[in-house]
Amino acid sequence: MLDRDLIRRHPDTVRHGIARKRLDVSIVDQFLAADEQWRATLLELERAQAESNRISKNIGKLMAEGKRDEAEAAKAETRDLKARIAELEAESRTHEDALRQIELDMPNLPHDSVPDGDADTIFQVVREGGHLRQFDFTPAAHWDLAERLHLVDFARGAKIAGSGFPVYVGAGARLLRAVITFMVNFQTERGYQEVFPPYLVNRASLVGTGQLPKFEEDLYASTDDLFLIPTAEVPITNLYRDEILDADALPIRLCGYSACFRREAGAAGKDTRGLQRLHQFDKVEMVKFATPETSYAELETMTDDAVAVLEALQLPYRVIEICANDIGAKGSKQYDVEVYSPAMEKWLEVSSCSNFEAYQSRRANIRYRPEPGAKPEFVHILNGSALGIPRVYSTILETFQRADGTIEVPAVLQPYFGGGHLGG
RNA sequence: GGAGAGAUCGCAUAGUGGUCUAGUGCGCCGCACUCGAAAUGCGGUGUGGGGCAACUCACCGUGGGUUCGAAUCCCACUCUCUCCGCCA
Repeated sequence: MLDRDLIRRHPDTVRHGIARKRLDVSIVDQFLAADEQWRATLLELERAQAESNRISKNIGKLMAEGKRDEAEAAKAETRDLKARIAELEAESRTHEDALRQIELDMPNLPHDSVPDGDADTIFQVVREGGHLRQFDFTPAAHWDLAERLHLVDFARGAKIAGSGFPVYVGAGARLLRAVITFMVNFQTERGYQEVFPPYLVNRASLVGTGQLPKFEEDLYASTDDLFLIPTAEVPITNLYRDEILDADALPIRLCGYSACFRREAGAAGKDTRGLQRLHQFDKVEMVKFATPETSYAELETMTDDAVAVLEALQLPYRVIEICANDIGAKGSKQYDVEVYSPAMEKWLEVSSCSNFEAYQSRRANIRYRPEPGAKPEFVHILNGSALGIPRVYSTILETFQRADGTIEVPAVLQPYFGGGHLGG
């Protein structure tokens, strides 16, 4: 959601930003029209309510003075007014709902620092690190390694749940837990407070972070109007929904592990081999609540925090800045962190770090008080993966495989895994 | 799952149909007193919307209803607490 006053006063600024994202700018005019209608109706409604309040208050006074006849006369007077108010209330609500719907669909604007893209350019590489390993044998793909060493049972996962629900077994399960614990501890030591959230959330939470109302078909729904979380971003960000935060507490830096559930509707068949794209997967997520003054600096350090995990694991990576035409609707600025798969010979996204500015905080109503006694302002909210685990996991298998078929466990994971290698 | 109690302006409480545009205490802010502090006194102190000034509307867990008028009465729901049952 954007600031209503910004859209009213500077519609061209909003149109320009939406155009940079290559999204439909006509939503601005839809907003302005709906807003006009709503405000006109509201004005009329409030006039009628003020009149009604005045009369009712007077009736009370007349009753107290014992002037029953005059009171009865006043009651009769309000009959038409009452009907009119009911009418206007309904009308106003209709207009407000329409406005709200448009507002929830309105994308965020890209930050000035975000480069424009074009049909061929959707990102810029801003940083690279590590060395691509040179193999003196042909590296096997992670799904072959996983099967050969009995780390992941894809077939039985498909049997008990469906494709995209891998079962990690034996040393494979142990390695998964090692990676999760390593990542959470790693970020906790870098100043994030750990959160272990619920895996189901209500509708209001998903509206708060922007998954609803637009993307309901991407979510697994449960009974009781609860949904399985597609990312820990949802529960963690919504921890402070409808709250006013203490300015002294900012920035708040949280991280948490969760399983993530995505229907991936429409993505079937594309890059789904092995652990690349799953319906259930594990991820450690970072969420920050910051003042507008510091949010862009926080985005840089958050991205560094994601990168640091790969450095610790000694995996080659690159950081790309997403151009305006490919940033998600919610974000103002976005960096993706990618890791290199030597067997598939391509870069895999393992983190996406975004500053949403006040887009989510307006939806979720999360504010802070800049000064004691000052009016509350919306906080800036950021999030990023630290990291998406299956692609890191698969890259570890591929990158650290040896000619004899075993796999070396990265040094930082060994204390968690309790051993130096897989297989053999 | 069953029975009961509760949800009021940061906290605690009052309020059971008409100056409640919600009282009081604590906390907080300002001022006075003081060398300073404490104590004391006085004043102020919620959120959101529209106008963006005067002003006005809404909000007493949420949503409906009754009424000229609802924090107050009725219905449904949510959450919290107590007890019982069940259970990892």
